[in-house]
Amino acid sequence: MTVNVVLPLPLDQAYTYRVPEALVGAAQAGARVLVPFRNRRLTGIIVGEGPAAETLDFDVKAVLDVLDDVPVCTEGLLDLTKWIADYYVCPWGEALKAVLPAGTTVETEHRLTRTDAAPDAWADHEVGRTVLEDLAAHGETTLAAVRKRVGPAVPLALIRRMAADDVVAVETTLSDERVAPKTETHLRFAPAFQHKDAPDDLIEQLRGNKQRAVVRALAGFRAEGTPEPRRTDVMERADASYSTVRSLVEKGMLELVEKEVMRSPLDDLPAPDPPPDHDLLPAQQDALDAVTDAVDAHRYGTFLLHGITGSGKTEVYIRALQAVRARGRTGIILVPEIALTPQTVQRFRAHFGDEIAVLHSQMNMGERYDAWRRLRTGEAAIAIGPRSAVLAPLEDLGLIVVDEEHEASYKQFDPAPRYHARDVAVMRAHRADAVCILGSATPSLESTMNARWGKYERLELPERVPDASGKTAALPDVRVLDLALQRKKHQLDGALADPLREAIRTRVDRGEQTILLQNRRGYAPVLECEDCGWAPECQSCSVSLTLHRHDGGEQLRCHYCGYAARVPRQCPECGGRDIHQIGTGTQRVEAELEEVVPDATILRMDRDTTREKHGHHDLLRRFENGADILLGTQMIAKGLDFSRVTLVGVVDADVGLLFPDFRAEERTFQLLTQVAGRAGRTRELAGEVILQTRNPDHMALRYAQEHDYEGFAEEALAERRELGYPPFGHVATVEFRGPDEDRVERLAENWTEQLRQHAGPAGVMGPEPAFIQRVKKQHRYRTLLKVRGGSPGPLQTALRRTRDAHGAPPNGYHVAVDVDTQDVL
DNA sequence: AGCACGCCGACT
DNA sequence: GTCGGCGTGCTC
Repeated sequence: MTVNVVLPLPLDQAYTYRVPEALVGAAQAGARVLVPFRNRRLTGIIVGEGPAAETLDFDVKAVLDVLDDVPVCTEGLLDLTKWIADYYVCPWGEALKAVLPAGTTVETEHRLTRTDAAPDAWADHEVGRTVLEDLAAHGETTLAAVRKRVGPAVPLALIRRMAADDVVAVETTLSDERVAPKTETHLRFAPAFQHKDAPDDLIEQLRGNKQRAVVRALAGFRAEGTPEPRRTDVMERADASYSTVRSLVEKGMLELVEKEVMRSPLDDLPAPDPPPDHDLLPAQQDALDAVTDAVDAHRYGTFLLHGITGSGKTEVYIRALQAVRARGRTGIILVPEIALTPQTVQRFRAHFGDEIAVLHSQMNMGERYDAWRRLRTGEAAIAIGPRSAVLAPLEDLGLIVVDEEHEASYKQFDPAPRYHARDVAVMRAHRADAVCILGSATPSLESTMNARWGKYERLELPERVPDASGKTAALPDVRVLDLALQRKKHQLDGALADPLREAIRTRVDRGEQTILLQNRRGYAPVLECEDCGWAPECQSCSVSLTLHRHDGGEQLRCHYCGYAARVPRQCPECGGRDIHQIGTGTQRVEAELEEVVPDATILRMDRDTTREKHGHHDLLRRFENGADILLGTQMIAKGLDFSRVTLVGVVDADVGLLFPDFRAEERTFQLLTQVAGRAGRTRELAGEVILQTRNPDHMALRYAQEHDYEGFAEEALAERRELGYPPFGHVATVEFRGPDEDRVERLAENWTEQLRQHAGPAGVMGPEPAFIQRVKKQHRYRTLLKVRGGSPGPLQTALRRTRDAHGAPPNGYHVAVDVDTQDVL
């Protein structure tokens, strides 16, 4: 018997392996296998039965091992990844890799050790010397680890030659699976001592006090209904050490049992309160009925749930999911970024408890693996998480919810597959005869058009949900502050104009809360020499360094690679001492607020303050407990619901408009509408929103001010239609990356040239240097592809043909194909 | 991807 | 002559 195996490499083909007699039973489609491949060993996935070995004109190698008894990949997921590979023009192996939890692949590994031999011969070999230095600094490591630190250009051949010289030792082994079920040791009486009176007999027979205490403790646990308690619990109760337990085990009286436990990072978060049950609004009920009808009919359908902020979308998701669970089927909830939507996640946990497996971007490998395993074994029936949760290993899927479906974070970029989780969700639901709900207050223009074209069914929630007293909060008043005008009136000194300052002051005095959005972190985004215009740039990226303040000190930091530098006192170009701080980040706003409202409690929430595991959670809890102001980047704009927030301020509404991206105004409109929705959720306290801008007439601001989604969509769609941009066409980009600028450019020219020949009806623009030309010392070029009409087929065909014709780029150079690009930069 | 092979220029 | 750069082709 043979099987076809797909490997997690950018190879567009399956390889056939013979299955030894002993492994035939386990070798099912979807299972991981360890296979020989050239001169290494890799973990691959069986995708199906292969042709008979005799019919093949090459030597068929044998599978070395089957690594799963239950296949990691269900039949449905196998198909889905094939679709992803076809649609997003990526190798099947890369798409398959996305469904495997991290750390579950085994492969050949080269372990390196430095020997005592004097490395004289390698002192002037540059790479060789660097490797030896790295080895000296890190002790024993693997070749992969060395490459990660030193750079990819460390050939195995070089290591072999160094080994021949005896300056290093190489051992080639298989890596361990880096994740495994976590076990705990439990304790029980040995079979001969399990009868009721055994403990008393034992206590009589034993001499040591500690040993008796252990037996007594274990008997106590048994009496409480825990016949196999954790070893550590017994030791603690008996105040005994492990050696006491061990001697009892050696005497054959007790036994140790290894039990699997699940690591769950949410255990240390407080369990949410059970929610009050209340009636749905008519619109919510209608939406729910439409969804449950489809669920009942076991029929595919995608519903675009367009509900204004505060209209109770989550309640509809929850009830729909209850209906699905009542029929014994499973569900997936996608949220844009789980750390940012703790309130949504907690509401699901309150309703579904242990049925939910939360997949969290801040979870470690073991925790993710456990969550994944609970889903795979059916122990959990609902997955909630960010985009990768769309590939959760669930069977008999009934519902996929995509919350805030317009969010750009649903598009994966690096590594491949570059899929859009919303579109994969629709496709997965379709193949599973399941229902998909796309929810948003500001749907993407794509989804709005798909609803108009009848591909999705549109459901509207036009009203906010009333509170317990029956009052409904009105949408907040939105005031646009023209900064140019403010300056003229001498009402602008710093980042916050006087009217916004006054509004904040009033809220603090009244004990109400304020949310302030400034979509840039750090203190000042740019420094500039007043005399010659010099501005500090990152040495690895073509971006200016951002000034950060911390504990009284200052530092320059690159937001792309993390490079940090000291703040120059003097311009290195002209020696000038007048170095100005230009622009405003969250830290600078924070400093200004401390002067404006010195008595207020201010919480700053951005990537710098939420780095720790429960950072978001802690900050939000402190805000809930009554801080005055929550200031932050766009992470504060989503899904937060605090009843005492009566003011939302946007320090600079124009930040997103500066990007040369056809989606810039859509993004800005969405962000402003979302953040405005955080205000006035209290029923008795009216909300106010203040937007500061230098473009008061910009359409995105105008429509956000009026809460006019339809108006915005009309105008934006007309423009997209004219230009043939999505949803009236498709775009794809090809990004070229590598260490040498000229070579990247040549590669890009070459590739694009061939692409033009295969383009057919598609338009090819470029190549040109990327918006940010250099990131982490990699130069970047970019080519844009565009086609009118509903099908991305011509783009995909052109990309596939070009990739096949062009072959692999040179070592160290990358060609990244991205279909349905979100950031066209 | 990662590696071997094989081709060229510049050094002992 | 050979070391090491880089393009090319292959992995069941």
